[in-house]
Amino acid sequence: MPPARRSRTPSPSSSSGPADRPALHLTRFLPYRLSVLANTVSHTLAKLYEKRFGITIPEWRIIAVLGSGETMSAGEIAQRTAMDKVQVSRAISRMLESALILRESGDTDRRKALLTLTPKALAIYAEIVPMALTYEEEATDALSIDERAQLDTLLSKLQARADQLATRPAPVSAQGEPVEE
Amino acid sequence: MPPARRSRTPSPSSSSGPADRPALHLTRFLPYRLSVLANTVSHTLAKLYEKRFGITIPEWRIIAVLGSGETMSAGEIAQRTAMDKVQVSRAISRMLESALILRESGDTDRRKALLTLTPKALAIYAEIVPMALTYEEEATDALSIDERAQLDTLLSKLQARADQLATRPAPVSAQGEPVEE
DNA sequence: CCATTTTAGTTTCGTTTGAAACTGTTGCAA
DNA sequence: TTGCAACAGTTTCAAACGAAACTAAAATGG
Repeated sequence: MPPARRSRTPSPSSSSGPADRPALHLTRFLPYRLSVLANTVSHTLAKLYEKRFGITIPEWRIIAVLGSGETMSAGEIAQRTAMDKVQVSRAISRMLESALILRESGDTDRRKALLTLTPKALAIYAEIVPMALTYEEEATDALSIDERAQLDTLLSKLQARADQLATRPAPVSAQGEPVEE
Repeated sequence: MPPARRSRTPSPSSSSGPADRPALHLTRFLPYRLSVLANTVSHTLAKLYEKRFGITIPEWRIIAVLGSGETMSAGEIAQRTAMDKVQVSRAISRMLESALILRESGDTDRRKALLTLTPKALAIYAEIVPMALTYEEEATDALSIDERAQLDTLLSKLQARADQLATRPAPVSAQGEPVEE
């Protein structure tokens, strides 16, 4: 079926009569599509990780960055996993309880705790990585080589732009008085 | 810089020595990238909607599907917005309180309530749609026409595949005993 | 040095979430 | 009809979340 291009650029300068309102179809709205897709994927993986290993997505991410055997601080984990420090802190305390992670105070700076995976967690890593890569492979197996490269490029560009838009002070369009009743 | 292709297909049949473990870099892992991107975008839009109109993303979605003036039931809204019925129910009760939506019991089936936007919500719709489209335009303004078409195609293919993978009974790879310590 | 600010990480508090249980309604079938 | 399954939507409950407050340690600097 044809792509059904919707009318964009709602001619903001011309007077907006009641009939020429721009329409928006949620199913073609990029933020919606991204949200639904990411949700579907995350939910599937979360169930997989939970059923097989009893871990959550935040815990999986921590295992993923520490899986090579590296040691790092909670702050560094937060950076590398794009989680905030509260999320990381909570995930770490869960992992301490389930003996997935080891924490020892740093010598030079006692604020930073050095975190390392336990052998138990490394065993999970060894098993979960192929599983994760298999899922990724299956999710993209309908894509050609070219399309995979395009996807990579597009995600990078979109993320870069989204980061810009996220941090600017004055957001979208003029913001006047709140909506009149 | 070069794309730094990671090694996939970890030769599952050969014995996995300690050194030839497959590596996984979170920043190149598709589910992670999708999650972070969707999060960035949603968070930005959520702040925008909240600041300007005092509504949440679920409320925005409901406004989006009812914005043309249509009337539909909660269940139908749930389908069209990809939200579950609990989320929809809660969003609707918020919107009833803030007089954004009108609910009347159906005549033929008193289980289904017919929902319509109030003029107040329609006013928000008229203002929020251009804002949303502007954001979308800005998010993609670094993409060529070709790339936008690619994005459309890729998202559709990925969503279709993700839906398949989400609903199958036996997930990824053989699942044996829990991880040995 | 001592006082102040910054940094690392945790805790708290109120809100949001999702799954499951529940209520009320309709359709179906003996 | 009555009894039961299916359906629409709400409520409940426990877990997860985010922002802000907090604790402790290090860096700054007068």
